[in-house]
Amino acid sequence: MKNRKTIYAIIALLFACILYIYDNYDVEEKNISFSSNFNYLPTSTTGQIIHHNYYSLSYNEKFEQAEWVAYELTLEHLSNQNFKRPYFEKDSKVKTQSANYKNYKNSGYNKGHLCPAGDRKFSKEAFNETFLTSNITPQLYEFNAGIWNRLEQKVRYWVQKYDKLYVITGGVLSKNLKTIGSEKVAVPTQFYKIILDYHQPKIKAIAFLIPHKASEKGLYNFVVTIDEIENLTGIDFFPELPDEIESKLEKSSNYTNWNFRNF
DNA sequence: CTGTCAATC
DNA sequence: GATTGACAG
Repeated sequence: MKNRKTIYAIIALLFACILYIYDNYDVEEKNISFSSNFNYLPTSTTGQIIHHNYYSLSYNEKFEQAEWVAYELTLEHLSNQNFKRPYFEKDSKVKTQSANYKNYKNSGYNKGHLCPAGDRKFSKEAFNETFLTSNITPQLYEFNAGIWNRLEQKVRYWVQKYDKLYVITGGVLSKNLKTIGSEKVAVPTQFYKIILDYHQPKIKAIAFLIPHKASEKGLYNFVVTIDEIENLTGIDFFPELPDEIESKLEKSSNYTNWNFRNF
């Protein structure tokens, strides 16, 4: 009788353990794959993170531009509406004052959007919000209208396939960059873009690092690891992902899960 | 799409 | 400075 009770107790205990493990496994899966309020924002090296209605950024006063701009892009955001381009304004939320657009005048560089206007065409308000000087960086025309534009279009193409993406973009702000204008807006020599597809069961990411010059090369030639961009910028991307997933994601430069079509 | 510039009020 | 339209990759 004693033995039987012991065996029952052990069985009950095992059952409880299995339930416990199963339950936790389930919870973890849910947190990783289905949480709707996943915080995708990178860390800030400057402590000046600004949230607009339709994108966020971390402003770096020394370089007079954002070190990153981050936003969510969904299928519903894509639109064929056309809005008139407004003038660029200073970002009133930047305490240290974002650069005046006149710095770009006759500089030889264009005002390149970090959060593209084309990704915020679902409303006039969202579209206009991208025309803040905290959201631009000096770019060569041939670069901006060329390979960089191709990358932005590729992101819009991927959204149609993958439904919802997190996009993080910036110039690499390193020492001794050339500057333009009286406020000395720095001209990055490379730009990066990181895209996260936060879908179950396979979270995937891809990162691009593109030299600031015209190029006719295929975009896949510029795929790098997120770790490489972190090393260059000192920014920690996706710090809120579970460490195991983050580390695996960020050391990979495998892009076979991303459809490049003809590129 | 990505942008600039000139003309006009 | 605001608006409109032409232009270029």
